Amino acid sequence: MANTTLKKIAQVLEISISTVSRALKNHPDISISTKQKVMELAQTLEYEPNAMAVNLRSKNTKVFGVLIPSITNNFYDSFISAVEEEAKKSGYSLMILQSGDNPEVEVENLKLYRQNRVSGVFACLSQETTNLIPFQKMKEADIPVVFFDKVPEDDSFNKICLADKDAAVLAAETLIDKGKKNILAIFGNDQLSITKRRLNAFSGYVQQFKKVNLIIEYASNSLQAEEKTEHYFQPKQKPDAIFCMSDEILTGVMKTIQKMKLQLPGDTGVIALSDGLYPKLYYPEITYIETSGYKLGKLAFERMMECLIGNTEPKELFITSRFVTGGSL
Amino acid sequence: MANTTLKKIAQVLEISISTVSRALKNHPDISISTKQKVMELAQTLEYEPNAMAVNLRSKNTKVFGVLIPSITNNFYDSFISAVEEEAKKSGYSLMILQSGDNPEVEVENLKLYRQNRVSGVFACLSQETTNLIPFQKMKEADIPVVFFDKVPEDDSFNKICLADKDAAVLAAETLIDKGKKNILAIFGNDQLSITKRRLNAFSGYVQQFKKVNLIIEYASNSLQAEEKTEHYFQPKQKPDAIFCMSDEILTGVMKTIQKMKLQLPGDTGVIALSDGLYPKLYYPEITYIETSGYKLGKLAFERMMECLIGNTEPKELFITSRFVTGGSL
DNA sequence: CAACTTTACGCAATCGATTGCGGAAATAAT
DNA sequence: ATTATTTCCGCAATCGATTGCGTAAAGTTG
Repeated sequence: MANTTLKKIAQVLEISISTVSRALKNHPDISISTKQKVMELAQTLEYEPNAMAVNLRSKNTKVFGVLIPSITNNFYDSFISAVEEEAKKSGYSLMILQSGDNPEVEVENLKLYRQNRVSGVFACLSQETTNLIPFQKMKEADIPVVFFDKVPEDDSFNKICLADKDAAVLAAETLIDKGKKNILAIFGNDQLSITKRRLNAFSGYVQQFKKVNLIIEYASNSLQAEEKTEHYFQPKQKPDAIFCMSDEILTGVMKTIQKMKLQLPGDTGVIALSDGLYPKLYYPEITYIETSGYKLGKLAFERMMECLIGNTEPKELFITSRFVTGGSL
Repeated sequence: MANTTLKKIAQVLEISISTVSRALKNHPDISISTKQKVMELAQTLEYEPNAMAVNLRSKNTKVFGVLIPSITNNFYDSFISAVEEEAKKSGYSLMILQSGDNPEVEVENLKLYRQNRVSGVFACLSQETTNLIPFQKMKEADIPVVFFDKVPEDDSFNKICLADKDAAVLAAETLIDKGKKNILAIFGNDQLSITKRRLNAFSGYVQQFKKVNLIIEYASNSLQAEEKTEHYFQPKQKPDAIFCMSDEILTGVMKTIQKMKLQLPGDTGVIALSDGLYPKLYYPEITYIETSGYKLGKLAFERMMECLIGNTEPKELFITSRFVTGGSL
């Protein structure tokens, strides 16, 4: 069965296409009897309006682009999940494209978004992105861009971020309050601004306390975190707490903790900044400061809708952190 | 800057729209000088063809629908990731919609796919889906449907599945070969056909060995798996191996193992059917039979492309399992 | 009954890109 | 010089849905 169109319905009923269109939209100009006939036939022929035709005419695709480094990442998934939920409510769908952390692919994807005339783009930058002009051009083409998580420094963009500083300080505060004196803090790739923000906030707070010994390390993946942790847990000197900047770090740290058969919270303590999935996998569950992709998504969506009604002047918004108690401290 | 169209270019150069269109497509009918002028202007005006107009005319959207219960699931992510990679190569994009395991939402989503005239749909059924007519109708509307993972029983559909039986038997074999005599096997929701298949294959194999004691349990989520495991690890009787039907079960089991401070592989052994992400989080890493969403995606995509060139007669394909050695056995 | 209003529908343009066909102008062949 | 070919380009229809405007027929009013 080929696709049903207004034309087909019109031909069968021997009326005009416009009448069919109006009948289906319950337009007052159309008589009740005609409406009934049209709706009935539309039902049996399983008419579904052709979205492309509708969008072409209305110049509104009802599609948002979501540009992320990779979809196989719990944090982005939560984000997408939140955005999809909201989008559905407003009749939007998502066009999700992965950059694979490759700036060239990123540009290709933006091109696709333009060709598809998406109503807006949610973008999380790849680690290597330096050239923001392609994003600038989206805005010039009247396609609002809302950055999230990995956002550009530039103030001319809309940005939705985790309250990194607050979260890091909250973690530091917690450790100090618990009386930790020998803290191993592991951060991610030190080139990333997210690392810098978290690092500065965390170490800034801890260093106020002269009696606390703070070891700072970097690990750009889980395996490195594993190794660094092992390195600092030698007989002579055992940190009494480990701070993990991210889920990736956390999983590495925890592997070493299991390997060395360290008991939490007896032998050492662990606290992390996390989306919340991984901390729940361990026993005891890890105490963490929630950096929620889900909440980020909700807020980003709100901002996007604001942009669509004209409030496009750039804003930087933050989602606040939440302290979640596990048993690892 | 409003969007550039062929019309705009045509007006500026004072030539016809058709000429512009042909020039951009390097049509032999157009003179080189005209082509140059057109291409140049298109470049500066940043012309991007309107996908909706193109698709409307060509009746080909170059979009695949991906219908899954939830995007926040590592298995589906791997699947999507694979499909997206392949799709991109062929110029397709994805329209991903979540059903939330709700059949009504599923139907809504199918409607959206029809309205958008997607070229095909990859579908993983929700747990509650019983009515397959909406899917049947997609096929009647010439939209091929390739089911994956949670597939209908019905033979009239295209299905790409994990080789559940092989995988379960492989796990069973491994346990027997290792000389395990007291096996706790935890399965998911016993209403699901995937559970039945894995259960039958696993227990069928193990029960050949009279001397082996097999305990079968069901857990429909991670927490239940945690509790069931704890229940069976009492002083009097400790299983010497645990089989986990899925990642969800595995994470529950591992939590109890950590809680009870059981050492792997000394105190007991663990083997799982898994996508591979979670097994790597633990130390020792868990031995598992790989049920790869990624491979599933690649195969599903292949099948979809087959359908698009006309080979739509239903097929059921399987991806083979791979044994991955960890240190948990 | 004439004038006016309402009812119910169709015509045609539009969104943007593509393409078969026809044709003017330039070039080649006879 | 006349006919035959190329070369190069435009007209107009098409994809499917929407909508302003026009209008015939029916109904209403004085």
